[in-house]
Amino acid sequence: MAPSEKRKTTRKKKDPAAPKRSLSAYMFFANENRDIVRAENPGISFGQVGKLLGERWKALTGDDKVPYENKADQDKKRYEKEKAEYAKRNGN
DNA sequence: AGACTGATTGTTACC
DNA sequence: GGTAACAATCAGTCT
Repeated sequence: MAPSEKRKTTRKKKDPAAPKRSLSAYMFFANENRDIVRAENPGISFGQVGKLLGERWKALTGDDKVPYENKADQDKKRYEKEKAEYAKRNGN
């Protein structure tokens, strides 16, 4: 059930070529928020920014996440290539 | 065919 | 260098 109950940091890779995956919309969103959130909260610690970011992230509606999702979609394709070579390397 | 899981991605800040 | 909340992901794997 729990899709992510044990989130061990510094996870390990099990694949040989480890094509990695793609970024998440949050990654792109965070890229823009990191400087914005921090700009509105000068001197706040990660605990505040991190949480605040998550709240704001959802504060937006699907339409607001569009720009982020759009990038996420691109990154996905990026990963596609990785997996393509990865599978090739393995099947090679 | 459907379900699951795990691994990964990036940010900040501090020791 | 590594960790920790925050969120999405979603591709590959398995029966």
